[in-house]
Amino acid sequence: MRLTLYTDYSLRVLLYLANKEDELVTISELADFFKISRNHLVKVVHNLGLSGYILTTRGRNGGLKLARPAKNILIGEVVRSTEPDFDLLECFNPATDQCVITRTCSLKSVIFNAQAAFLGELDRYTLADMAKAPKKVLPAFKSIPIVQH
Amino acid sequence: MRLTLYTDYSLRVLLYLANKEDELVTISELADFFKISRNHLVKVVHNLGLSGYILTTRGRNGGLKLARPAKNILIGEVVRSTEPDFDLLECFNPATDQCVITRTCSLKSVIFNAQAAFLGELDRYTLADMAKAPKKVLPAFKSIPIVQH
DNA sequence: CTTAATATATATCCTAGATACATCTTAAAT
DNA sequence: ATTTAAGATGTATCTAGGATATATATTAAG
Repeated sequence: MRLTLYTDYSLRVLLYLANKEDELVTISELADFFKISRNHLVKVVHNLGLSGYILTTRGRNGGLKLARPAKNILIGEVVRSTEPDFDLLECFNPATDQCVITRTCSLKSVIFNAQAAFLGELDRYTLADMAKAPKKVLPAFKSIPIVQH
Repeated sequence: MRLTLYTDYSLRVLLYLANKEDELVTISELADFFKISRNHLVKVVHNLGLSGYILTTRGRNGGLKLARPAKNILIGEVVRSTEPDFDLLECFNPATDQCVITRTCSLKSVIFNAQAAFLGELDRYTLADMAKAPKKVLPAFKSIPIVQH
């Protein structure tokens, strides 16, 4: 279970912009700060623009800033728009589903509800929550209770 | 956001075994029924055995069956043990984390809590729930509210 | 009209998931 | 004892997609 690095970068960019309030920030500044490939960030920024999260101005003295107040941007909303898909099981995509028990299987709805719980939890927080109170909004989480092999 | 096909297959196998009660089932039978590569299923079954979910008997008249009652097997538990990792963000794996804001960033805990909500939701259901009442345990879920590009 | 910035398209690298194949081990049936 | 049907195990290959690089176009301030 993973999110793409793409989503990760998108969140970092938005977080940075939220901290800068309305200042214009350039992609180069972001690349330097995060030590991330500028080329990769270009795509991230471009799509954040298409999704309406940021405003970009070209040319000299151009740059990026949030298109809306950070407190109106839900974390879940960002993740929904940056992840390429949410096909947790084969049956989640009817166009490609080949599973022979889809018709009667109830796993789909269980997993779907879990996904909804995941996104719902993310929707409890805004970008402003993340920007303003680093490591304070939430109780520290315990060590990961996941058993792996 | 995805689970691996591997996890998907694991759940299907367990579901099948749960429906067969204590009957012995062969890998070939599973491969035929699900129309899945037998070779791939071999690995899935092998690991389900290692994880203690199933008992396997070799040789003629051999086969698989659940190692414990289906009602004692939580869906979340299965997913936790079949997914190779849960590294939703780069910072989730301290060994490889390169993110420069990990120290102060609160995104990690938010995403972590969402993941906990995901697995927690799955832990509300057992394999027996899935096997016994196909498409009845849960309210039908609405069309997916995810905005994609 | 130059320059510094973003916009956009294309191409390549690389990892890991999905799959195939070959061999070994076990144990029941004869 | 031998055969045979089953799982166990290791290795190899295919392939998609995520990550990255490169090149060029476009914009607008100065």
